[in-house]
Amino acid sequence: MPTHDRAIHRGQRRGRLLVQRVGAEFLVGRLAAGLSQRALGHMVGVSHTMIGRIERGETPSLSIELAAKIAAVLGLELSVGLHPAGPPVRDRAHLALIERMHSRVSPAIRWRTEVAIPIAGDPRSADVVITGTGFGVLVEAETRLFDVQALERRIGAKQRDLGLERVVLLLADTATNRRAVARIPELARRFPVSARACLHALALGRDPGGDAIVFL
DNA sequence: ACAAGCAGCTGGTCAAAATT
DNA sequence: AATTTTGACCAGCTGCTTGT
Repeated sequence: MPTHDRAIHRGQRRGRLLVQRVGAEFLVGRLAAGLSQRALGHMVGVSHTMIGRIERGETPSLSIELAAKIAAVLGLELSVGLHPAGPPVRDRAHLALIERMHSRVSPAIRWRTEVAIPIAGDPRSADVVITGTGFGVLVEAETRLFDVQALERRIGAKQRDLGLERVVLLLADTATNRRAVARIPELARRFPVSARACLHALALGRDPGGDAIVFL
């Protein structure tokens, strides 16, 4: 099964679990409020049948708006948020970017993609881990750069948890990405090795000697 | 006091209509 | 065509009234 299918199924299972959980909480809240399904349904504008189905977790398409309305009537507040829970589904451009880098690296060094963080229950993974004699490099690839500083923090945590000496921030060579990097002068100190020197070393199967930003 | 009858309310099921 | 939502209907439960 392709990666995106697995992610979709994971999301589907999560959605069903949340619908069942919130339904059970609505039931408890409704009983605590002393309301019947009909009364609650009347207040939020749906039939008592719908209320019953929602409470039993039988409405996989329960809208956030309706759930928030029910919660509000019951004196509750619905809270919805997003949290990191695994690698996002990568698109073709992202895979192509990684492949461009792969083609520049010596076949003598080990190239592994989607390397899981070796912490139980940790859903994160590294895009690529390069391992040569006496050095290891974390490669994180981005086709479109949004928040450089958040990315830097994320990479730093991965580098620490994977126990790797080096980091290569691999970016698609676009004007937007170059501008985003140019806006943060501190990045030059954080990634002191030039792209040319880094690629040259890796092509020879050697340690790049430091962290680098590579546009490809 | 107690049983029977009744009304009202509840939650579940199902066919049909509405929506996507 | 598939899915969602609705209203009608049903069975079960509870509380009130009435007759014994």
